[in-house]
Amino acid sequence: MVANNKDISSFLKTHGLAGTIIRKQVLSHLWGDGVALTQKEIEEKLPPETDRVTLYRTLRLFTEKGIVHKIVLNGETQKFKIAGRFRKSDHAHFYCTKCHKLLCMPQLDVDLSDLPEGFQFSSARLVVEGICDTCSQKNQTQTQ
Amino acid sequence: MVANNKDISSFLKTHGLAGTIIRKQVLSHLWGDGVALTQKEIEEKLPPETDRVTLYRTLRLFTEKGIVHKIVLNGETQKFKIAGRFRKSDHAHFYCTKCHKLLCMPQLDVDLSDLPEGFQFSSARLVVEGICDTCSQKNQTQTQ
DNA sequence: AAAGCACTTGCAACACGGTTGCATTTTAAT
DNA sequence: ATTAAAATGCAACCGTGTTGCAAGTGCTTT
Repeated sequence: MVANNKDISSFLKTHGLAGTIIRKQVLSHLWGDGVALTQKEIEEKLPPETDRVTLYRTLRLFTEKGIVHKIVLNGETQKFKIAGRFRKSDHAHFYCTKCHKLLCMPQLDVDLSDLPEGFQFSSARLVVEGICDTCSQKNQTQTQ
Repeated sequence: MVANNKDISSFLKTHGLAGTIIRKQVLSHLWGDGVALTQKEIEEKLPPETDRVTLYRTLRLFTEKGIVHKIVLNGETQKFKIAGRFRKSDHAHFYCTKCHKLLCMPQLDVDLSDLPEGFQFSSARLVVEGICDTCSQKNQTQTQ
């Protein structure tokens, strides 16, 4: 639980969603900059009696509403992340393979001038992997 | 069947793989520039009695050997495509939403100079969607 | 061309996540 | 507190990933 209950409740209300227990729990775990979790990872953080269908529906709802983004890493794992101030999931992301944070990087946006003649752009998805600034500064062994 | 049997057989041999019927069939359907298919799409093109496990293992083998690339579109659909001369699946791809071709676009590669101070690059995946040059020229109604 | 071996396939079976329908419970508005 | 609307929990189904194993096939050697 990173953010307090008030914050999350009003956040849900802002987006026209009822403030149910599971939704608050899910949001509280996704709260914080760079936090990105798999559905499984979220499931493991919730009380064990939580129904997997409800979690599935919650995440689907959040994704539809644009509250969270689904991002695919290395063509395999799908992570969920609070959308923050970026409405569209179009912008670039940076995934740190050390601390497993997923950061928005709109400054990395694709240079469309390199698009060959005749090609029309519609959308782009870019995920860059590497080591983030925090992790490369601390050269000490660092877990999580 | 786009390529002839000889081509495909020698292609398999080159990569140290036995030239079995299914492998040839799968390759023949993936042959050609820009062709990218879902596992389901491939399955539908094969004889109906084909075992799904065998197809699964064939595609896994091809992917491991680097013969085909797996590319994820819009964070959902996973397509297979012959790797061609690009060994790493790192380079950018362009997906045409009209003709559903998936083209390699190494010229679109990410501009890493925009990476903020302290960030270390390791790999990147970029998929651009839009309409390809061929499709935007033919403004007539065009299917597939 | 035939034999033998390693590799491949087909089948059965299980795991697991996505998905739906419906009855029950909870939320939020009155 | 009442009530309607929305969310949840449960059972159940589907499709795909994955494995083990027996049977079949491709390929090399003679």
